[in-house]
Amino acid sequence: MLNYQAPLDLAFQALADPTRRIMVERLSQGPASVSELAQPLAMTLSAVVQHLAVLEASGLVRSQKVGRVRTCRIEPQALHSAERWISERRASWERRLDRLGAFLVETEPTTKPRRKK
Amino acid sequence: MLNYQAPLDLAFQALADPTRRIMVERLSQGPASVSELAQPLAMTLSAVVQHLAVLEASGLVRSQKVGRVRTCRIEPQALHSAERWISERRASWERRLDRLGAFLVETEPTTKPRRKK
DNA sequence: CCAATAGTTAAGTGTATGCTTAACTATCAA
DNA sequence: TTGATAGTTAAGCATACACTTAACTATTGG
Repeated sequence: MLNYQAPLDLAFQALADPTRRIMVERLSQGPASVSELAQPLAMTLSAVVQHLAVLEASGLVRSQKVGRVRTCRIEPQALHSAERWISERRASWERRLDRLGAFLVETEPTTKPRRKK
Repeated sequence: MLNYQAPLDLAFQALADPTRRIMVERLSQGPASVSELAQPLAMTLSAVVQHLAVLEASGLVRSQKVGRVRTCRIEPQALHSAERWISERRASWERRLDRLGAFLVETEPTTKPRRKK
């Protein structure tokens, strides 16, 4: 196992957990406190704080504490990096399919292969 | 921990590992055999086969065996699902920022807040 | 047939992850 | 000042993950 944690590892790792995706989903509607994030989740506040730490380490979420409440918000840039990695791979593959398609059309212009006599 | 593995869990989990991202990257250039996938990786073939199993379980990769070689290819649909989940959250957040911006402009048309006398 | 190639499978190992409980700190409100 | 609120931190535990080695099966070229 590689031990260096590239930004993308952290982002995808963070998104792999359903609880954390729920938290991100909530935050995409607007900022929230830790307790608000915890409210729909069937686990202790402590566990939620730990999930939040993972999200912050990944750069997907940022937070600041004012008085005794910590307000969390989404960091769209990190989301964007992950999104871009995927879309680039997909685009690369789809370009390849296009070239392949073009090649086939060029090689064999008829829809059905002609029967050899 | 939830135990039911939704498709997105599997996809993001699969992408969280740098080795598997290298494999996906390779496959985005075109199909490859297991050995070809293993070639740039500093680990045993056995480990690569296990990574491949994760990728297949996630739906990101599909493979078929002909003779003794297994040919792997990318499954763009699964990539697309992960991509869409991210882009939807990001879009939701960005729409919110836009509305907020519009609200602020509407409320306070001047660039600088006017000093109260 | 036989050796090399390509991959598979099982078992074991160390580390990481997702929780819990419990004890604690800081802020706010009456 | 005191009690409730909001969050933090440490320790412990069970399970999951990323490997390894080793023994194995199937295919193919000579």
